[in-house]
Amino acid sequence: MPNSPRRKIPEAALIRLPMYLRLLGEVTAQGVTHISSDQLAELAAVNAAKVRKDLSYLGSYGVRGVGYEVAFLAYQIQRELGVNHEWPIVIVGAGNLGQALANYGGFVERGFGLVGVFDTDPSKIGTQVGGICVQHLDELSEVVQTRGVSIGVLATPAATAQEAVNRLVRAGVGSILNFVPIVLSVPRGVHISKVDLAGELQILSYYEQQKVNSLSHIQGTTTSSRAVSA
Amino acid sequence: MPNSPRRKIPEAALIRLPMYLRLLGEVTAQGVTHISSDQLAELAAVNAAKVRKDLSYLGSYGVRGVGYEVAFLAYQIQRELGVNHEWPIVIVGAGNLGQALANYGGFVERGFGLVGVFDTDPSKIGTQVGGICVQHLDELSEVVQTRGVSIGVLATPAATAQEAVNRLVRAGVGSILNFVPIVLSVPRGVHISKVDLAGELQILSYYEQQKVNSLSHIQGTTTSSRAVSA
DNA sequence: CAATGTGAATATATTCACAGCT
DNA sequence: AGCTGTGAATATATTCACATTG
Repeated sequence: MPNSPRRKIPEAALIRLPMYLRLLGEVTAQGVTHISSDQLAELAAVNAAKVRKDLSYLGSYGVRGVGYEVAFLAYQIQRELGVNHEWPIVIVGAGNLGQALANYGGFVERGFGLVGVFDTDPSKIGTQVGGICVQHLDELSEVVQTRGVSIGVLATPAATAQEAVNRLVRAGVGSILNFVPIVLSVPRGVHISKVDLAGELQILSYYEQQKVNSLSHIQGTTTSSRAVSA
Repeated sequence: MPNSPRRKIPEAALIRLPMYLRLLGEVTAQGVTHISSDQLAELAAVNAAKVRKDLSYLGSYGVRGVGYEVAFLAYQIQRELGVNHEWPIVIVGAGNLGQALANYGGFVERGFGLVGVFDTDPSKIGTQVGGICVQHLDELSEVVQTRGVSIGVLATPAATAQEAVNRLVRAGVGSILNFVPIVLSVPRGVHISKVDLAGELQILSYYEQQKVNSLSHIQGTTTSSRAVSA
């Protein structure tokens, strides 16, 4: 076991690994075989020291005075992320967002094969979504077991999300990508990563609001609301 | 100007405000009028001190010994986030993801009205997506100006994403929600928030991989790859 | 007296700066 | 000479713990 990872990668660093991996893929396509932390930092729009520190959690895979071998580094990141294994996924919830995600090519493109789409609405069951026949949620467990699914994508209405999570967990799914903007409870050991689409917009709204505020400050107008209507 | 905010809210706290706001809405619907940091922390699944610290950046809106008045606190968060103003949005890219986002009810539900969907593909232009007629990207500037759009959602293919960003910025958009997994360059002052859907899965893949590794450790098997095929 | 608001303590993340290799 | 890897320094975030207050 020559260089197994030093154990846990800090969350902040982990989040950047997929970006580095993608960038390495891009430069490979351009024929680049070696890259320095400065160059990778430029592409990633981050500090070079951060790149080196992040990569150091994987091991010492660079060469002093030279940089990193792109293919080798990419392999090490893949190995650490576990994406050189297959991770079939299921989507629970075949509404607008669920269908969208099923049709979204980006998952398959980066190695996540969709093996099931589930809903409880009889009018949805049997329809084709993303090349997959929508099945009743009761079939979830069967598919998760037989296909060895450990990651589920949650895109149900808010009201049924917790029940869907319970079923995913009971079926054996160990990680969930949650698009439903509610706080879900999961047993210890189950990872749940949340994407709140409207929440992201609200954060952007804050930044835009700040700009408006600072402008009205300069102009000496009050901050009381006038701009409520479009 | 009685209690204008103390200036910039730390990023880490800002990210949680939309969650608090949503939770306050939920408890309001249940008839709750007052809430303590302990209770809100329970709902949000975070530490109570964190809730108080986060809320303290907005001002002192709690009452010692009592807690926070839900409606008043919600209003203050809304005001701080700027979501009591209208923020019409546009979507650039009417492919799978763009259509999905256009049809996704969650944006409108939380106050973000969709006023334009843009693409350059002639076969897409003129089709109805999310109740909106897809327009050519050349029309972007016109719509942004007349509708006062300051937030754009980016869902183009990777190859055309930077050009689309340039157009958004030139048209006057100040913040961008980016679903395209590439690093984009924007001028100073333009905010760009990134959602890398496949990247999220890769992070989950890491956690699942960790579980596999720790299991094989216990069983004394090597970590060398065998589980590559499904 | 119950719960806020906040300094102080701790933990985590980022950046600097340079010793150590190739 | 050039670039990594990393301790030390700094910055940011979280949590503790309690004085303060309605």
